[in-house]
Amino acid sequence: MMMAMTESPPRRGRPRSIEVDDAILAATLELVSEVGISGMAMDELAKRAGVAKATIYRRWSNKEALVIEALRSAMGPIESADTGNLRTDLERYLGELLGRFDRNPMNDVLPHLIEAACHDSGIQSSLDDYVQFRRTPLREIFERARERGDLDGDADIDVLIDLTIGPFIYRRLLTRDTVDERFVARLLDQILPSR
Amino acid sequence: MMMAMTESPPRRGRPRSIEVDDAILAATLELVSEVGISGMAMDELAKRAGVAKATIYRRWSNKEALVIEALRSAMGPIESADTGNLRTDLERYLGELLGRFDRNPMNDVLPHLIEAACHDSGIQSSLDDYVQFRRTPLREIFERARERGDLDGDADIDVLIDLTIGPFIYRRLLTRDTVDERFVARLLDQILPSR
Amino acid sequence: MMMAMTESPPRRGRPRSIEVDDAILAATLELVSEVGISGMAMDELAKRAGVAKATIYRRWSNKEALVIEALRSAMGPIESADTGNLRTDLERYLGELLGRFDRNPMNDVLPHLIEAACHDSGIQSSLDDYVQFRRTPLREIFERARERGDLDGDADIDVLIDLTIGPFIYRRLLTRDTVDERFVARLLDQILPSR
Amino acid sequence: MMMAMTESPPRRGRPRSIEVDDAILAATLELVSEVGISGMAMDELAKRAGVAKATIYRRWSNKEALVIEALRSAMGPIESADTGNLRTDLERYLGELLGRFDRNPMNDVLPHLIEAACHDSGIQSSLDDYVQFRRTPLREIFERARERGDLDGDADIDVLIDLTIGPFIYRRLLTRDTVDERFVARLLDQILPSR
DNA sequence: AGTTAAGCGAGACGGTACGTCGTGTCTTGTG
DNA sequence: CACAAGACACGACGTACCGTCTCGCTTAACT
Repeated sequence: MMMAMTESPPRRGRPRSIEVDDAILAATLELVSEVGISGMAMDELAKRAGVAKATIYRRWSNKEALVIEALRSAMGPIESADTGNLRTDLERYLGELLGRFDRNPMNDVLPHLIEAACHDSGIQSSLDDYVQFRRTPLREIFERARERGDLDGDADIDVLIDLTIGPFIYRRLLTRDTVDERFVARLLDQILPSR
Repeated sequence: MMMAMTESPPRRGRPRSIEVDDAILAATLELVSEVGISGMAMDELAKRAGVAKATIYRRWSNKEALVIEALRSAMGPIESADTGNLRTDLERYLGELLGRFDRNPMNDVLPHLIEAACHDSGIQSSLDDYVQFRRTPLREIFERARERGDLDGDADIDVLIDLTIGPFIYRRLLTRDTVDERFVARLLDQILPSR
Repeated sequence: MMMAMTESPPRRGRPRSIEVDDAILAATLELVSEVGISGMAMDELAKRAGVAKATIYRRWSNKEALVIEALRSAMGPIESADTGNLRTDLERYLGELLGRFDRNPMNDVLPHLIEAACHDSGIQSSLDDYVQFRRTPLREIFERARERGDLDGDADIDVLIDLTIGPFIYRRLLTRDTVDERFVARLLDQILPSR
Repeated sequence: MMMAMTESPPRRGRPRSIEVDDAILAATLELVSEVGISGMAMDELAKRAGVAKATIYRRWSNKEALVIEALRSAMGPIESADTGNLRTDLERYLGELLGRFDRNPMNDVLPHLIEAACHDSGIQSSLDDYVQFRRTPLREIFERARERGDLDGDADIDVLIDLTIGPFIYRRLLTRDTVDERFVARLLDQILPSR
């Protein structure tokens, strides 16, 4: 990684301003959380960010691409801490995920992105990345547990992950029931081997 | 004329045509499945249904309200057949649900509706209705199982339902992994007490 | 064609109500004077008149036909009183015309009718009737004056009429200058032979 | 750089395209003459002009405001040539006015504008401008004649103008009698002092 | 120091859909 | 049949948003 292998394209002319990037992403998160994605107008966004619309489109090819990056920028990776205990690991991970959801306007962002992904394969793959990005720590947790013997050798880890995340998504998007630590506990009670 | 439980509001003026309702709903389903919700233009819809735009807006206040009703009209209830066995009941119900998903353009409809529900409380409650409508048969299945003794008396039925539907939603909307009978089997293997 | 001068069409069923005619015409004049012709909606008119829209269209084939009749009903003929003096005759006639204009919402009715007449020959001929209807008394006045010798034998009566009415129309429709008795006097000073 | 009487407002953003203005005005005249004002649809106009509807509405607040400007753009000023003779001056001016009327789709434009002016004060004042714009040359002609002594010192010039234009308007809009050089001659025979 | 290429704010632009309104016709039930 | 009520087809309206474009200015890096 030494030497800056990220090739330096002969960079001529005025370089892009980083403050501008930040201002746009910040304004995006702000606006999305206020009015939802479809309620967010690019004109309004530009005004809020103190930026020209063309400046936005120079960086992102469209609204969804912008939103998805704003989202990812706001939601860093979640480490899968290894406490040596499957249930504790899951509690930590899900607790952290919960906090992210609560602090971010995920509610109506996800649905919009999902729909956008239907007709735009770029968004499609960004969303796929994001999804995998959330599954990976869980997979690590479950695999560690299997190695430890806390889980059967033939445990269906993919389905376990689905069972862990699925109800979260379902509640956030559809039932809008509370998703809190109490719910995490009830969920794990069902999924994990009783003893 | 006895009973007359549906009071007859003295009905003045030309009554709304039922054919028109049907034509609109049918055209909506057709169009949505072809081009998605956001790709469906109300002008085009009106033309397809052989109906004036004003006639549509006389019945539904906006696009989403229409789509959600079209959806519900297309998706009748799913009976929870009582086979006397929890796993079989669930297999039947989920198998049927699977078929509905496949035959209907649910994929990008749900996300759109979920987002629309964020700023429109009418759509909100319609969606809530729909969600409960899908939960009820599962609740019946689980309660029957509990009475039968196939499930612990203190089983957390709400969470069991979340565990049953959640992964479906998650896969359809986010991972886009296959959702078939094989998956149903793996899911049930995890959820249900081994024996 | 002899006898039965008002032919009686075999008249079956419920006869048309005269109150309805009156209510419609009255409401028309009221509305037109408030919001102008193009601002008058037939739905609103029906509501004001306490009448169904179909009832209006049963009597008049369209909005303009209705308006033109409302107008004519409001503006009876103007007699050309014979005072034995040309100037006095004209003063009387124009004074009366003035009063009619002031009491009626002629201002924006005429322009609308004129335009409507461009694409509807029925309105065209109704308007023609109305125009002639206003010219006739003037023609009588001028012809009497000619017989009396107050006007040259070869006086161009058509143009004299144009000169009498034209400025009225021009001022009402375009300049919106005041049109009062003072103006009538100045007009006649120019048109009539000084002595 | 001396003088610089037209201050340059620091001009930000992309300037409005003059070609667009021209295209819109041209298409407006074309369409109006084909189908009349009320027959002209803004969608069709936009298509003809090769322009977006929003671009039209950025310049004119509504249909009438556009039409009136199209009209003014099409009808340049008429110079009041000074031939040293009142009658000849008037003949020239009216002859020219006649030509303009014939070459332009004035017929149903004026009535529509007059009505529109009733509820829109912007159109009102535009129309006023236009009216004055047509009166000015006549005023000059009559004033020159008065200075020359061809007209009494106390001649009522305002009324003379009304007498000159009024019959034109009246004939075009209401009687639809021919308005040609012959008519101009008869008109002037009546208005002007015989010798 | 001057040149050059790109970034940038502002806002015009083409396109497309939206939801509303107005006209004149049609369809009920009631007199 | 007339009538009130109101649904209906048609078609125009003016607005909103998206993503692109053109201005004139600014900001570095390369001569």
